[in-house]
Amino acid sequence: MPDQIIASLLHRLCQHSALSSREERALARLHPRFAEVTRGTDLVRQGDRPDVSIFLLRGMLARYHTLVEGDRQYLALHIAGDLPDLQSLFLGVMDHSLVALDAVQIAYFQHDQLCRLVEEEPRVAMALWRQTLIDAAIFREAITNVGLRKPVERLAHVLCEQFARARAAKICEGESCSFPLTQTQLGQLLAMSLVSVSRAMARLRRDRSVDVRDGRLTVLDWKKLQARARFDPSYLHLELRAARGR
Amino acid sequence: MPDQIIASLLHRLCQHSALSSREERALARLHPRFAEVTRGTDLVRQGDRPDVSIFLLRGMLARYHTLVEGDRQYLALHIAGDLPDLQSLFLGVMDHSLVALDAVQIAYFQHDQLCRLVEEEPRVAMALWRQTLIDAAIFREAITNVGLRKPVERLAHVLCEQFARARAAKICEGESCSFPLTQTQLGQLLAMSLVSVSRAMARLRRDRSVDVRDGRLTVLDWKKLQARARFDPSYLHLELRAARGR
DNA sequence: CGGCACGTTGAAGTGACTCAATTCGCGTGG
DNA sequence: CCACGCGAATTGAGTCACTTCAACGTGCCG
Repeated sequence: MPDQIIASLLHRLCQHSALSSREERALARLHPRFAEVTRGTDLVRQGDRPDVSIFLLRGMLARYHTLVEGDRQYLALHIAGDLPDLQSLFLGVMDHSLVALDAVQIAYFQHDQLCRLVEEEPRVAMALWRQTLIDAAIFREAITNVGLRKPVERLAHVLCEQFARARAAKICEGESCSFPLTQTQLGQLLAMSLVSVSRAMARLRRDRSVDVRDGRLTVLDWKKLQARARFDPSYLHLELRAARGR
Repeated sequence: MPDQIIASLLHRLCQHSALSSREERALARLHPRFAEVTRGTDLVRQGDRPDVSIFLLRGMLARYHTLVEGDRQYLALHIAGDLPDLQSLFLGVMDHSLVALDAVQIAYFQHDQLCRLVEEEPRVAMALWRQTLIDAAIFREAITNVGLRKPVERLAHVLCEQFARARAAKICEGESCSFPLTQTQLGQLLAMSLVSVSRAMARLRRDRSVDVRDGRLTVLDWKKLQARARFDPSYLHLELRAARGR
């Protein structure tokens, strides 16, 4: 199992960063711990000081902020291959929480091991760093999404983003991928009410561009969906994967 | 002048990360290029592939997205000591632009020099990485700000954030700091109309919690402002500075 | 003096929100 | 077996906060 985990991580990092066999071996010296958690479980909470970082093997996680009043804002969605709280390696205190959106499988990497790794293997450090930079680019796009786009466009945009990322992660099945969010959660991600989400969704369905049901997202007409969202995937920096680093 | 620049950079990094004299010397081997640019100048544009990263010495910069329709969304503000496009070191293509909000002084660091530096000096790499992670935390808070908070609260929140950061950067004068944004720009930062900004500002002024005029922000009653914004500075990760890294 | 950028204020319009009722599917338990 | 409760989604109706539109004031600069 640990070998499997390391192989997945290596695969992910190699999509954008070139790593030598020396660095592969260094990765293989890590000792991840495997775990499964159920839908709705908080993996880390705002205010925690984790001593591990999570590598998501299967399922979907979300980061979120909670205000004192209890309102929730989802910040990002994470799929297999992501490292959703890698930043906790260098930022002691969690400024947000991490929750499982369905049944997930994860691996824990000890911070002290990661720290040693990045100190000894600069190329690995650069690969992990790059990963967090892509996360940041996605955060930026989220600001624009809630700030500038209208409800239907906004919904279409996240759906585009998720599908594009799922495809890059090779976890699509044909034209569909897992998407376990309820409309309430979607509302808290997109800063719109449940009712608006429902109507926007109906609109996209009626246009026959996309369908979301039973926890799956199915793209009916990618061109149409992309046009509706004005989705430009460059911020996902997937081209790095093709180019294999700089 | 270059020495001055390196000293500033070192100072900033040392606020959250411990660096030895060896690493100091490595930093000193960099050859920054100095430049001044006027208000409104774009330093980098969406789509560019910069081969330098910017260190902001004086003044204020902003990152922004532009949609095809031309609408603009400001993503982040940057003050002296920030490295507003450090991510371009590892993400080839810029997914956003960078503009000067007033007359600014900057230093350019060549990517190839930075690359060599982070490859040879892991502690420096970690310090720079941490810097980008703090930026990401600020992006996350921006999502919540536009997504969840009401206009007055939202405005109060950015003002709190900017003042707190200015104070940490030691560029306050008493209870005031530079804040050169027009209300139109504030609107594009906060995803609200110019009119709403004006009214929200009037409200805060009337409450005697803060005043913004002539490009300066003056805090009249920090407690009141902070309460209004429900501002919790932990996401700025300033405590790292006190603790000097992990 | 005129033009322009910026900010303020009033008034009108509207899009998204809240509230509410209904349906559907699912699991539990009488 | 069916009744019931619950979570989720849909749909209609009314309200309201923020937007847009517009007029005006102010300060600055050519």
